Amino acid sequence: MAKKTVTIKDIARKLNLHYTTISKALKDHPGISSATKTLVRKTAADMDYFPSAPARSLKHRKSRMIGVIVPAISNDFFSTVISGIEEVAYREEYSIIVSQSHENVEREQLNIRHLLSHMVAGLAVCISQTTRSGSHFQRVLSRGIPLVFFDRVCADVDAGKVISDDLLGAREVVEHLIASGYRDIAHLAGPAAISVSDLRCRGYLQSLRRHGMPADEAKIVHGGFEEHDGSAGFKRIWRRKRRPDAVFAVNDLVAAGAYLEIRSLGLRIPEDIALAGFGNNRISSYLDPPLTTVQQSPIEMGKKTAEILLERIEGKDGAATPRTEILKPRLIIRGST
Amino acid sequence: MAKKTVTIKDIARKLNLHYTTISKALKDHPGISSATKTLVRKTAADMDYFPSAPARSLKHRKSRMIGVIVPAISNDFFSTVISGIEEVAYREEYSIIVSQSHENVEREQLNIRHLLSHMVAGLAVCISQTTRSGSHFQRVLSRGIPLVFFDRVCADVDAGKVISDDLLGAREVVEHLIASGYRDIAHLAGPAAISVSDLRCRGYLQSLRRHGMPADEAKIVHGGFEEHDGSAGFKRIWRRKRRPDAVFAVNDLVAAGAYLEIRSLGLRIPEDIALAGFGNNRISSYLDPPLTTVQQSPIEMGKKTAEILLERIEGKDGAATPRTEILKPRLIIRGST
DNA sequence: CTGAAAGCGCTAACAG
DNA sequence: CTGTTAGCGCTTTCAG
Repeated sequence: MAKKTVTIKDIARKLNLHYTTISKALKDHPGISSATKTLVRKTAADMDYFPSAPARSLKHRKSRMIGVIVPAISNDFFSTVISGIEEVAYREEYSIIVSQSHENVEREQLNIRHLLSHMVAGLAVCISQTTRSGSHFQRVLSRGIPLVFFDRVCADVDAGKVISDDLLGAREVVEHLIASGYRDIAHLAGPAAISVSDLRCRGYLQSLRRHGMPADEAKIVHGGFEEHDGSAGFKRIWRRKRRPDAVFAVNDLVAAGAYLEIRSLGLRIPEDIALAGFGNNRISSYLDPPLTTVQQSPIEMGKKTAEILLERIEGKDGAATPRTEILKPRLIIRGST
Repeated sequence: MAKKTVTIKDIARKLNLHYTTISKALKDHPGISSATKTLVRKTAADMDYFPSAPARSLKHRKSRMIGVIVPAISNDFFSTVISGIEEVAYREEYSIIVSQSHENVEREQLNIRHLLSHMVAGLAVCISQTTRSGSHFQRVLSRGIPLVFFDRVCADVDAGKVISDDLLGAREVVEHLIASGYRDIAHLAGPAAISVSDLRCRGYLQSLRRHGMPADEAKIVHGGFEEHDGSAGFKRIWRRKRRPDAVFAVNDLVAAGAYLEIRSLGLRIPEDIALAGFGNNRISSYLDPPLTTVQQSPIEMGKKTAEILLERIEGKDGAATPRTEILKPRLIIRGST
């Protein structure tokens, strides 16, 4: 058993041709009679031949795989981005090899090593929360491997970037809250060191200032991106002397955590406290009232990431300055505000 | 620029040794002085050497990658399973290469070809809804590549299998509904050809029969696995002359779709209609009242899948009959019933 | 138009 | 203990 894989040599033997001729015929090399070309192609198909990717990778010093690193594959947003990347990669006959950093720089660095050892043609990365320096990414670039960040980017690395307009999205939410008459808006912020949460926080502050409202750290609670951060964060906010009349959370999961806490305190939304999130996660439409939030485009983000990456891999962009693509967010107003 | 990757030859040159000596030293081959071993290892680390995966794959005719095929990466359940697979694979120094079938057999077959061309060491697959025959999987096995199905399995293929006890889970839900006094329980079923939905449907029917309740197709509406299937399905059910007092949906997403429809009809849960799902998706706890459902263990499923696969890859199971692992589900009773 | 030779980076069997 | 040789499957350059 364990049927041998068929190689160009097997085809050559069968056809009494040299195996290099087969190689050329299969890739439509000029200087092979079209008669043999068709013959070879037919036989190859009959024998269920497919080329060995490792052999090609070894020869070219580059595989047709693109490496993807995310903090966690099971995260809704990231898995959707990955799906978009796969979609485009598949179309261009690339495969994706996926790894997770678990928000840990050391693991991120190891992932990079593994991916480089596989000779990936390019790298799509969403950095971990603990990533401070971009030196491990510089090393990737200095090896000539194209790199594109998505969602969370490394500011000091000169790579491609695909992000949502988080600043704008946050401003739109907060403008909407202000327009709706809320006057004391708190913010459940994410980690200050992450581009995404930093921008959302800055958008929040900008909008407050623009309307002459006090914009200070007293109204901000920093936490993570998870549900429990929302519950814990809201608890802290509600304990303060001066309670807000609205809360803007860094994402929908955090908002959902706050929602649970608000419910268990017996408060009404939006009468006692308005609530807004970010990301338009599926749960946001199931809260009662449904959550005002900002629509992101994870699929688009994945596709754009792959497209930019493949452009650079195939060298079609003339080694231009790495592109930065900013996806427009869309405010979704629902009952929670 | 584009720094060259360092190979064992580079190390050899630097140390005035033959490159095969380097190879042996690095893999702790007996018959190399421990002095050179340490020297080589140190130099390798200094030069930031890492082995070329394609070269090793070519030599061994087998890579350290495992191929994963799912219907859709962005699906909550699947992405969590993948995360579990990655977790175990990472521990054993394997990488995963992920592709999606989009519920399409042809694409599934193509994915398999691509993965085989990459010389994956093993394959973890959740089959598509349109997969009827398992011949493309037989071809994988006949090449000696270990294969493990998870969640949705191909009955006629003699591969490893990791599934939830869907029959039991469905029975527990329905028993619970009956015990709670519901007497006319409808079922929003999934595709009849898929093992998962078939088993849940059979569990449902078994429980009805066991309690002397009429168990017939009249109470079943077949659909897909998505939210809109739930809305559409519930609409059809509610149009019938005899309306049920409870609905059991094939999964939480379908239940959520039904939930929306129920709400828009102004019905109360569970007074007018009880609702139960399957899977313990995050949304289930946010419905109001929260959804009674069945806890599955996608992470566990992924880990087990990878473990069985790696056992077979490393040949530790003595080529025993492929294992089937059945994960116990757990009933979660909440306000919707 | 087809064949021959070399080499990508690594491993394994065999010599020295 | 270290070196030599050969070859994994494929592409590329150069001969025939």
